Amino acid sequence: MDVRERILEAAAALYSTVGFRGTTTRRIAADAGVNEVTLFRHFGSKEALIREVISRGWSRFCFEALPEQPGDPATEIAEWALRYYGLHAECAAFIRTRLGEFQEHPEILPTTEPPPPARIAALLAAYLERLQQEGRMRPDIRPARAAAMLIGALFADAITRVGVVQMYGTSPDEDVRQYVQIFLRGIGVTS
Amino acid sequence: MDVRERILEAAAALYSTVGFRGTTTRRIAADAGVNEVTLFRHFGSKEALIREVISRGWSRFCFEALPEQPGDPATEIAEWALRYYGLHAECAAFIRTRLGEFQEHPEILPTTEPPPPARIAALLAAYLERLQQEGRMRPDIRPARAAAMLIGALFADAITRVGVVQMYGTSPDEDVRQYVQIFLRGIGVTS
DNA sequence: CCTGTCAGCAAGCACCCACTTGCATCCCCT
DNA sequence: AGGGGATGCAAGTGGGTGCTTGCTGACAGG
Repeated sequence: MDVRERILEAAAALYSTVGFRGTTTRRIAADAGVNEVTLFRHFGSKEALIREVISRGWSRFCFEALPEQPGDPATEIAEWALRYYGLHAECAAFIRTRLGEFQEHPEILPTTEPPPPARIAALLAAYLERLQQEGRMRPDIRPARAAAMLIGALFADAITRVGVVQMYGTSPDEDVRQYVQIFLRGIGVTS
Repeated sequence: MDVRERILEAAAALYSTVGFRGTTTRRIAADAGVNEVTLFRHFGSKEALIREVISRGWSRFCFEALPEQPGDPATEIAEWALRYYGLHAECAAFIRTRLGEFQEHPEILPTTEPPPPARIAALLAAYLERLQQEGRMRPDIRPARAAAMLIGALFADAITRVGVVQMYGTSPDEDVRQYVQIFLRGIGVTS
């Protein structure tokens, strides 16, 4: 593999577990099997390196929208939620450290505005809005709020599951499906 | 105020924003208006100090149970949820850093087992179970799962709101009430 | 065959870190 | 009035940090 790639990968793994301060240039170099100097020759500084690591981390969260024309909400939302959950569970360590450091290093931000989480929520909210316009969802519920709720539940589960196992069931898959089920009944969508 | 208390308070504030590595003994001493040596004389080491800070942080999350005998679930759960939300929003910074570091410093753990989050979820789950036994909640839903969902939604909102404002409404209070409303309808509780 | 690029290696720089020591100072308690 | 415990101050220790410099060899392209 390319040297530059090896460095980025090692740095990403380190960052996810020990954060910015814990990710020392010496450890990155050692983990990547590369001389420490090489790292500076490629990226200039540690901060620039980590900035690229984080930017790459964020870029994984590009998410496809839900169907433009809602068909069967139960399966469409369930599948979307499972994808959302899987992606976030996979990157849970990265998200946790990023969440803990975003106020300390606000200068390292995704170039996109609004940030990925808000954009993903907006996708679901737009879908719900269409559902509502077609009269298939209770009119007294704000789509954005409902979306925030379901996404919040998925997000919290994906991110805390490894740490607080006792709170959850044994099968993330079944849990997610139940969340969606409760959610759909809650917003008055009958399938 | 007591010197020891001033140190603990400064350390807690620092830890919440910059984490373990960022919380240097020099900064703690400066913020507390105390000589750096005093800090070591009181706590022995930085690790011991932070351990106490974290232990105190956790101890705030002792939470009263819901009513033993469910009356009106809508108001009882809503008020409980609002308290849960308020407490977590207040300690959001602490929780975020803790969440990002718990796998790096697992030795610093709350002395209670299971950890506070799981215990709080258990309180809600127990309440739902009673509701279910009385036939006031759908029987095909696992109380623990439902509890995890609502708490997850509240948790994610409380913790990410300051960072991803665009995702949420302007009033946390109304958002929480709507979450509860959707939740209750979703699990088949009619008020 | 020469030249330019890339990487390794050894050494070092200035700085910050947690933590220690020795001594002066204060102030409360008896 | 005196003694003891808590605090401040100055200085320093060893180690880790980001980053730099100068030199080496490998290797590909003209």
